[in-house]
Amino acid sequence: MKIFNSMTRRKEEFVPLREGEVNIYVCGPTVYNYFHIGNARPFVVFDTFRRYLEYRGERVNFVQNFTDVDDKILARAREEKIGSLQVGEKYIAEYFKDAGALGVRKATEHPRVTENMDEIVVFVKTLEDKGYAYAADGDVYFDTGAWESYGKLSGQNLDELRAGARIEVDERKKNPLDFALWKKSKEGEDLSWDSPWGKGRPGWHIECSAMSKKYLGDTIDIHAGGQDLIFPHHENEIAQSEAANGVPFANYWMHNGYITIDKEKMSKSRGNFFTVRDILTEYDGEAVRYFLLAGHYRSPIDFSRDLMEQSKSALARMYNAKDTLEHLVRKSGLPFTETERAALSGLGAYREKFVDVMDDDLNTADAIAAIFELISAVNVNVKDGASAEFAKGALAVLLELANVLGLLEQEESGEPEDEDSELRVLIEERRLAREEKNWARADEIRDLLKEMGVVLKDTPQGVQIIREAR
RNA sequence: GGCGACAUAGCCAAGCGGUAAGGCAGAGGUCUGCAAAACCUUCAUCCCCGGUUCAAGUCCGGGUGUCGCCUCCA
Repeated sequence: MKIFNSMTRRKEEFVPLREGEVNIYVCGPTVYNYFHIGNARPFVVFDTFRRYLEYRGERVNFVQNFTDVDDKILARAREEKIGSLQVGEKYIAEYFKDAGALGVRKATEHPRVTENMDEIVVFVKTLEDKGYAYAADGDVYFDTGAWESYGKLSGQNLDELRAGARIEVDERKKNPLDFALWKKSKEGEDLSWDSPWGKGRPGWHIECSAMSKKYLGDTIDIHAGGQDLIFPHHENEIAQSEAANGVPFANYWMHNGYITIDKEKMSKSRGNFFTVRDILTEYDGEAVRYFLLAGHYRSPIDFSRDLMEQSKSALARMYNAKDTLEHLVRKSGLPFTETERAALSGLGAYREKFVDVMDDDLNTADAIAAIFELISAVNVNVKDGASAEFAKGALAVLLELANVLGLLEQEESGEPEDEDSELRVLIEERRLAREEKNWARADEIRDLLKEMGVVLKDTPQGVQIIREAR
């Protein structure tokens, strides 16, 4: 497949270091709060990328870190009057809840900074020993002047960066762009570790270099994250890792585009952000996932209620198709026809399209289109009823493709198993009312059920329960 | 100032030189006791101006506009 490599700014054929195996490192969240819709994008996008690679038969080692030592976490700990470690614990747990709701699978490894301190200290020491870092009063800085290719990912050179820099000049730095590898402990901070430079904690950038090395090796296949991490975070990671290891850090760099709110960048500092936790009170996580995959991952997207409504409706169309097929699988008594057999084998064309477009730099928008085209083709066959065999075959293809995108993974709403459930009793009563052409009573029951969140659809194969779109 | 992205129908969005995918919304129809879902029909010449080409949303140049990075941020 081809992926767009931010380093070369071109689509390139993706060739992993070892055939059949892919090592990916994705920058994870700083766990001081619930994550927002902007954070959610890389989680969903790269989870989808991983699913697709696995669908294509690759073994994927997918590492996503938790930054659980950071200024914001320390500040949060003081606010909440609890330990910094507890802040991290809490929001890591919340991360898994929200990520789960979005259909984001757990990474193969979720390393935490606090659990990899030995590796981080060794990494910093290596840089110091090699002359790429210098200590100053308990802090340790990376010497950007000593690393000639600094700026190669962001396309900036040191002079230009210097000219535009709005960084406060720190007297102890040799160069304004030098960044902290290790920070000396300050008064009131409850997290610190011993090091050759005294008590302190790691800077932000070093963790990813150290954990990527530990879990995936010196050179990895793909390093991914949001576009805003290109500078300085990823630039700094490259400098650290390549200076320390002496080999290329990552062969491919993937960056997702931003999410804006009313065409303005969303950010924690601007305060115009929606946490996923908030959005989930109103919309199903899967609708959020659909929204995030409806466009190409590198394009900027604007988040709004209107677009969530559109996503919700589109997803409902997918679920209607799935539910109808599942209903037919269970209830249809129709024979499997030659026409159906031909139609079924024709569905392979949609799988081919799906694979083609996903191979082209993860074009999920086109992949979704392929699924809708499949659905249309299936619906045409199903509109006057279809055999259980046909439904089963069509359903298999539909789920195969949708599940690669992490969609249609929810179970059929179905009929309640419990014979005595209120729902079942009401449905039976309505069935009898309809037989007697007592439309008033039948509609009354239907309205009642609707209030309970249950929508009924009358089909030749009997009543079908439609899930409520959220 | 340096670096970069984007501009396609009411909305979202794909398209990577060969005559505009898909979804949402809307209109008309079929089916239905009525609905719902589904099906059928309908709904664009791609920001502007030049150029290259037999052929250009698609390549090149110039505009205009929007957004982003250069500072913690996905």
